[in-house]
Amino acid sequence: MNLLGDDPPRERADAARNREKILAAAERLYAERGADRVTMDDIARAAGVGRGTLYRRYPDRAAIAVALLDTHERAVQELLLGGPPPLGPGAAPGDRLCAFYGAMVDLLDRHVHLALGVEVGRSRFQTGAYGFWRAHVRALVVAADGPDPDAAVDLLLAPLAPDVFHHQRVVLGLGADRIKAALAVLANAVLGGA
Amino acid sequence: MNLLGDDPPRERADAARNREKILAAAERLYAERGADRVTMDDIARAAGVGRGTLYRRYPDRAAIAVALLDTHERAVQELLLGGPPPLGPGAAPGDRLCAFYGAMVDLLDRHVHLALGVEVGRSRFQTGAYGFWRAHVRALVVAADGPDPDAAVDLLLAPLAPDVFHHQRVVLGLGADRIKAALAVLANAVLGGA
DNA sequence: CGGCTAACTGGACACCTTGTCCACTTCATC
DNA sequence: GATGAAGTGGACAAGGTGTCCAGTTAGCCG
Repeated sequence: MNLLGDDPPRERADAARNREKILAAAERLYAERGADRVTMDDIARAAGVGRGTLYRRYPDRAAIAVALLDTHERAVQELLLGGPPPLGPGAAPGDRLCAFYGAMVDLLDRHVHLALGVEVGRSRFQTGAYGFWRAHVRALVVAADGPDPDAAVDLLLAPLAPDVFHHQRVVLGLGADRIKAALAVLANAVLGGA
Repeated sequence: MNLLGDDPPRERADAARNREKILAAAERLYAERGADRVTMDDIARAAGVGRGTLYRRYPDRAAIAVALLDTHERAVQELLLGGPPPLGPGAAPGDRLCAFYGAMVDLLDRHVHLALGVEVGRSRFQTGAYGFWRAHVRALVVAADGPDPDAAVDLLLAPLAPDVFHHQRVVLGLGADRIKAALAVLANAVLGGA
């Protein structure tokens, strides 16, 4: 969403420097306290910039969290498109969904703070990343000849909602492995033998 | 949560009258605008009471939405416990989960505004209602000999998250029937032949 | 190198919402 | 109808958001 390369006016040096400072400060604050314990003012002060500078680039806290997650999500997205099976192309749909679930649990496990931060303003469905996951899983459902992919895909993505993961992992204290295993059962049940 | 019957000091007449006015006004406002377009002040003014009166009974907006949903949810809960199969006891786990999904979609379809309103303060996992759905679905998983019910149950409940439903129903424009059908496929895949 | 323009910066500002507090009122009981 | 407790309502302070604009700085061009 920010590396499209079609921006003739190059980013100014001071602006780039500040963007780095902002993202670094935000990542630190999000990790230290919870997602909703961080205000725009906190980030601005920690980054050593004014509030106006913050709002120029990021309309709200969610945008900052999205930008931070972007990097990590992109890595997974590339593996989905061109990595080795079963995450990448070449395996059965059920196995690929299973691998996708596993990768997403790993991602969530490392960045729950950020993922929860995305959900402050309005839900995750509007982010570009969700669109990507949606297209991927939809293709898997189609490949497995599952019924009504358009309705099924959001249901299959629902268990990966950050708040669900947070509840299982932190509140209930389940291990990442147990969550992965349970998701694997789900994946195989829906796309495995269908 | 409010009908426990162990309150020796009976509710005073004026308090009861105001509770009615508050709930009526809140339900109307939640329906008119979205869940997050309603402030405590709006409710107080619409109900013709002061802010202090509101906060005496309900610590935040979420509490009001919970109280409103409570009535409707209780009806479903009673059907789950003692109604005719497949919603009530006596049918196969897969069929019961399927019926449960259907009933929940109907509930959400009528009261999305309230369901979304519950999610403002902090997530739905802490409400008593979620505990009930959780216990119910967990029992179904156990009855079907599914693996690791404690991990599976929240995954099976995730597709019923109000924001997921809202996205499917309102944003994507899917019919309730399609959502029910997709959930039925899910239910049968996981608990059907297991 | 010096000036020009547009982008960038930062903090003051006004607005809105929340939640608390307390003097006053109303109810239920005796 | 007097009394005490529960209930009421609005003023208040605190905190966060997003906007705005005067001043600054980077990149470019003559």
